[in-house]
Amino acid sequence: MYHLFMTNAKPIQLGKGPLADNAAASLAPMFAALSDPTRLRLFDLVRRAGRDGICSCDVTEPLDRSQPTISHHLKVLREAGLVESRRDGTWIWYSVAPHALDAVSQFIQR
Amino acid sequence: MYHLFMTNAKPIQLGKGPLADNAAASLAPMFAALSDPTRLRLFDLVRRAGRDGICSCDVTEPLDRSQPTISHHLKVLREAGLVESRRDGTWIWYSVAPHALDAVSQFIQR
DNA sequence: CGGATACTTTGATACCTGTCAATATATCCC
DNA sequence: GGGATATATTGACAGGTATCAAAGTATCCG
Repeated sequence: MYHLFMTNAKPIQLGKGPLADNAAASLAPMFAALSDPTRLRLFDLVRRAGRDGICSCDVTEPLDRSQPTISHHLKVLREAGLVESRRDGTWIWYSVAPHALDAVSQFIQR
Repeated sequence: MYHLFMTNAKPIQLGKGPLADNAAASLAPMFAALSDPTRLRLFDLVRRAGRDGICSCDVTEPLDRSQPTISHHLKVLREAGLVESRRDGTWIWYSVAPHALDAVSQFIQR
């Protein structure tokens, strides 16, 4: 029995039967968060940054997107539960949320 | 070194460095194909059907969607390289494409 | 041929999304 | 307080999408 952690939501259980409606509704936003090329690369950069994380200003240049666009994508990743943020003065450090991809991984390898 | 197979495209190689632009562009449509709840459940049903596959008419009822909508979703899954189809008279059988999720899986577990 | 069945395509509608410029907010430091 | 820096939000725009009904295509069978 697996658990699916969503932001501000109870864990959804993935049983053995066909994928339930609510499980699909919880999983889909995670896939959606990774369904944009820019956001995929952004997530990859965050993941590479490890525990410390990375700050928004470090990625606008390599991803060739405006600051508001990066901010938007980080928000999508955060609301999907894939990354988390920590303020440090004027900077905000983003890092991969613990067990972020567990649910996705478990669905993939059913 | 991993390979990413796209429909009608050369395999893209996922190296060790930051996710390249073309790799992201190849991966994103796979995530996009799984980013809709109905399509996630549809893919799950196809996967459960195993080698023989499943026919479109078998899923309209459990997914509670019209037949054209199911047809549309199957097309999206097929064009993402996740499922393949085989005609048998008036029926068309859908099954999971071999190594369909390999690229996604490898990205997830980098 | 012609009816029946399975599926696809088209057209319409309502909604969502990636992007940027402009503006707003938050924090630090002097 | 006020300037500087980092990030977020707003507004606008072009394009994409999930859905259905209606119409079109393909295949079988008599």
